[in-house]
Amino acid sequence: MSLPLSFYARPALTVARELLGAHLVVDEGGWRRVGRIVETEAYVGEHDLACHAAKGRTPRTEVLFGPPGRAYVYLIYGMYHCFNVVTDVEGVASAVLVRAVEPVEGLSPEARTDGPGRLCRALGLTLAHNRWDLASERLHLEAGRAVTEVEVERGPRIGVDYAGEWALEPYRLWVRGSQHVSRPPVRRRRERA
DNA sequence: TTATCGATGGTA
DNA sequence: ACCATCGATAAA
Repeated sequence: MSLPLSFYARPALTVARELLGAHLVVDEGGWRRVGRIVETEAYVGEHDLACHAAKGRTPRTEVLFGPPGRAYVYLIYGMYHCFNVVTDVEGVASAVLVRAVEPVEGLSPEARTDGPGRLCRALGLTLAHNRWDLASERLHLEAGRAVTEVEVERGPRIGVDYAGEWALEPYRLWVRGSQHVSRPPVRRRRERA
């Protein structure tokens, strides 16, 4: 069962929290792949200088200003893609970047799905999916194994140093202890056999 | 282990 | 010119 529109029609930070544990489903080409979300980042609106919408309405950012529950996918550094979920009410240009998932179905357990670029590569998400309605059969989210409050860890967003003070806001959320988070907070010691 | 560097193309 | 990244390589 797909998550309802009401799930997305909330502030980005709330959605970023609630997306932890949810399943991202891409079912195309006779191949269903599912990842459980373990890391997200909230981009809260036009006033958020880290948010692409801070540049105003452009062909690229238009989807952010539109209704919630749509995909915002963009190309970064010419070779990777980043997948976002558009949040909040129409007119509020906010979104949640999915930064990491853990393989659940249709992917090798060894597949690298840590990092926004790697997870898009693993799931086959490209610009072709930009602006898709997330109620789609082929691309949507479902409830997954829930993440409890004590498992939620927070910190500053990655790679947004250009955003000044906004780069310091703790809008990055991840599942404590997950082996699939893109940048673990503490360098854990090398596992021993 | 951390640090640096460059690939590569849409967007403005 | 810039970039919500990644992987290869170098340095330590």
